[in-house]
Amino acid sequence: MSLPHALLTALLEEASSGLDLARRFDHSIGNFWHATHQQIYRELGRLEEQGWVESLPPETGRGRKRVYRVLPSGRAELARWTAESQDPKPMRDELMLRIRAEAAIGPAGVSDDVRRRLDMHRSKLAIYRQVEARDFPVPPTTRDKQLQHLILRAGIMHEQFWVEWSEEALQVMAKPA
Amino acid sequence: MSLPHALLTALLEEASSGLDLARRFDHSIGNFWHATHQQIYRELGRLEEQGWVESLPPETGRGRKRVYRVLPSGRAELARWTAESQDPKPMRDELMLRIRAEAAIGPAGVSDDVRRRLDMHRSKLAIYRQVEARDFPVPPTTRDKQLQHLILRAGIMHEQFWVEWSEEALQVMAKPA
DNA sequence: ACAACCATGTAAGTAGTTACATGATTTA
DNA sequence: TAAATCATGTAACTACTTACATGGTTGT
Repeated sequence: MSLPHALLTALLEEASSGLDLARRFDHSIGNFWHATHQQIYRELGRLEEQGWVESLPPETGRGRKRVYRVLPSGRAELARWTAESQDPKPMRDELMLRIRAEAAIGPAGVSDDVRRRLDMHRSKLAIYRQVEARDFPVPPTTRDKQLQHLILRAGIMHEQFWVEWSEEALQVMAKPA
Repeated sequence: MSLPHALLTALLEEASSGLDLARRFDHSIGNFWHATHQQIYRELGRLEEQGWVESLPPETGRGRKRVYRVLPSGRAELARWTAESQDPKPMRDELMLRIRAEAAIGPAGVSDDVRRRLDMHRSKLAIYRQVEARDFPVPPTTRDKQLQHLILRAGIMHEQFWVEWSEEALQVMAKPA
């Protein structure tokens, strides 16, 4: 159950409406926790039922902006959840399944897709590096900036890993047909 | 929709019962696609309905072993799916959320968990390297061995990535309290 | 007034998880 | 013959996805 706590964090950083949150989940937060606006609206409703957030303005039906703000009990719940230890989930990647399938049934054109993915990982890596150069030109000194940098570092190293693996894979797969 | 195709591949490699498959999903396949026995039994039923696999023996109720085998149409479906191109899913990791939460609300003991994870990633890396030394002492020459090696390489590089990141993270987080 | 967009929502379906149930076979 | 374990399954639930609906605001 991570999405509610992702939302609490985002709302602590800045009180927002559902659509604002959806937009933030499309870039920064969404780089390591994706969510659609449907999920977000539903979850905001639950957070409000729980008494962890309040929504300020209209109450008057649809189409009007509702800004949510975290209440003290929500902050406490977030602290509780953050301190819980959790095991890392094993890698889960369809591409590995497809390669194993190709090993079983013979050539199926997976290497074309590896090439495509290599390009995608390279672009994302370039973007992350730009962000790093812009936001962290020198090593940050405050705790929260250091932590934000760590998260970005994970993204960078993740993309590097896939770029390296894809290059290795292409060398193997791109043998003379 | 990956699990059915993971099962087709596993059954092509070797005709198996549900429990055999569950056991294989606990080590080799499960390293990149986890599944419980409940999922597997349900999915085997669907594969049989579709006419992609057949189950051989008993038909006589519960508690008896049913061995499944892939039919030609199942093999064709697997080939079709394998050739489909698919985008990589972005990283999704609760730990990043918890670090971001800690940046927002102050120290919550996440670094203890990073240390724990570092140990886990190191052990898994050691295991993968043993498997590599055992199964691929020299670069494989047949296509399917090469592909199997590539999958293992992804696992190794994935664990390396997390080990490196965790070490970096601990250096930052383990500052004097 | 109409189009385009902003904002919130409903409905239906799929995938995965957790807890439990039950029949068959082995072994002490 | 009772306990342990093998093997298959049911039921209920949660998270996520996809498609669509509807009201409000802004610009021409």
